[in-house]
Amino acid sequence: MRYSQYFLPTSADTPSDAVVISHKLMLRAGMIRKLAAGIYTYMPFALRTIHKISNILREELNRAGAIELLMPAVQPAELWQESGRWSQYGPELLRFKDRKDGDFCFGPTHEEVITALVRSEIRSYRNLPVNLYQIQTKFRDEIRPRFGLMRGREFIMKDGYSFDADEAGAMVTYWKMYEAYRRIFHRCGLKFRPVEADTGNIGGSLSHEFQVLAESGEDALLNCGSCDYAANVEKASERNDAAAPDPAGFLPVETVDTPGMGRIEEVSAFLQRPPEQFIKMLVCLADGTPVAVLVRGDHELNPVKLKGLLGADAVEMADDAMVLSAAGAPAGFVGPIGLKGNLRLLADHAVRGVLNGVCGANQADKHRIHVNPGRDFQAEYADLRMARAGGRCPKCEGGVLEAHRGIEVGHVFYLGLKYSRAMKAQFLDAAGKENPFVMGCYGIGVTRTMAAAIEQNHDAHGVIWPMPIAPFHVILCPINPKKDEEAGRAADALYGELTQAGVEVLHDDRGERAGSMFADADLLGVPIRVAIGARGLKDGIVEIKRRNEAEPARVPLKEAARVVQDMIRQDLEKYA
RNA sequence: CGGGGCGUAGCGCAGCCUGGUAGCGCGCCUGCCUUGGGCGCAGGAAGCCGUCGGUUCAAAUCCGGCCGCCCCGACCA
Repeated sequence: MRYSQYFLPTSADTPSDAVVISHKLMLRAGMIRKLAAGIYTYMPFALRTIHKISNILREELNRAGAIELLMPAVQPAELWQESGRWSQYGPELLRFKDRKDGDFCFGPTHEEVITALVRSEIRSYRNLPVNLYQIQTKFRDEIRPRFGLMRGREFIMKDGYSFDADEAGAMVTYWKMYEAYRRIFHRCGLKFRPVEADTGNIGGSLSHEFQVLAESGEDALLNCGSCDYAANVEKASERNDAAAPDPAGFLPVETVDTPGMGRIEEVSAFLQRPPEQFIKMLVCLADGTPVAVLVRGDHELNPVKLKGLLGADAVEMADDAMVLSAAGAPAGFVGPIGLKGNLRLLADHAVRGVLNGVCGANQADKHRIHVNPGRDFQAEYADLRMARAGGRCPKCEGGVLEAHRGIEVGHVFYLGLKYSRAMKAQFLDAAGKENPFVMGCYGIGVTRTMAAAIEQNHDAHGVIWPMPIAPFHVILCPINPKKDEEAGRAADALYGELTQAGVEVLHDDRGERAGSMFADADLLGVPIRVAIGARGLKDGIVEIKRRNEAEPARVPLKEAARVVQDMIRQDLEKYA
């Protein structure tokens, strides 16, 4: 591609409303332009990367036995009413009416459409499993779109859905997709990590997110330094083996005055006892019903775990008035001893290990000391706390958890029967009996992957594309070609030669000064830059520089095409 | 949806408090000059000051409504 014939407007300065680096660089590099909040035009340069990512997706998914189709973006409300999500989904679902006043939405996801399709087409176990995917524009009316393509409203997504005859088959499919995802992100040239994820409102037990590792990532991850355990903090656990202490050490409970001290730090300082010795009681509302939850004083409740345990749609902290009415004591002084009978009491595993602990006394300005779980109260124990870096790995002996940040670019999800049951999508098994399909769903944010690639691969000057998803392999920079005809001729010849060989070349024939050209080359992040100028040509030399290296290689002009092709091949093989 | 902020030339911003001729840098156009890391000089085009209304002799500036956008929070495959 000749730059002078292309549509690639770059800019030296950053629009003020961009916060994250991928957004800034994509604007400066002429990759995207905003049309409305969270809605962007993908400019030609960006579209090339979108196509490259899409093609890697197709190759790997097809290899794994999935089949591409394309469903409508606009969906009728009836389907969503069948699954129950028309009322559940909330304002994030963009709804509208057609001219006949019928309700429709712009699809944020396609479980309903695909389930209806498979329901009407597949009757027999003989035709299972099927695994279908599409690459399509989605719309989610995000509460707060931000960070450019990282959290847009309109975005391109690969979404896939599998249908199996039984759970065992669905598991096979699930892990096949998991492996395909590993290959996909590896082939994109990204540093990533699959992590265990919360299954959210869908329930079920099996879900993994594929996280591109980047400091700017919105998701906090924990992984074991010794084994392959890795999870989103929402899901992550620490080892839960706190043993109940020996009752021989139990001291009698006492009530002490703690005037005005409702916070752990205050009471801890006042009583000279460390927060680990505290039993913190929180009152939460699970779909409106109060429950009491105990965590150790130095721990945090993980609301996602609580929500999952209770099977609730929403969990929130009770306000002070609710605490008072549910527990009978002011917030800050509630405790597990002598609770109102009907209040359910849950506790994190770590609470079991507290010996002679401190907790609220269920009356204002008083705490109890020498409180011992088991002797002084009974609770339902579960994993309810936030895991932390430095915590012990739940999976291996001796491993310690480390913290990272990531950008969620893919998600594989075991759905089970949720949609097939709700929508009566059934097949006949070998015994002639009707069964609901066992489903899985698998998403990859294509445009988000592009943004994540930039978040992970950039420097002060611009993007540094991994070769497999770079919009071009090479950028050709003839120095002063209008004056120096030899440079111009050599560049044109090399351009022709490389293009013939199938190399994707951006030929910067704009006649810009060297400084501007190099600055743009760095900004655009094309992996290989070839500079052709009088300085080298007098010795028959051109300079070939990788974007991620500081020094160029000086290569005879005659060999330039071959050297460039070798470099590209090397890079691509690394990610094959 | 709660809190905060911003809308002035394509982009980044000043001007607003204290009402009276709309300005700077970048970019763009012309010419000369220069040419290996965003050259220099000279000339030029370009703005219904988001929008509607109010106050005033006079509004970018003061007041109110609306719209849009951004940031923080809650939410989210």
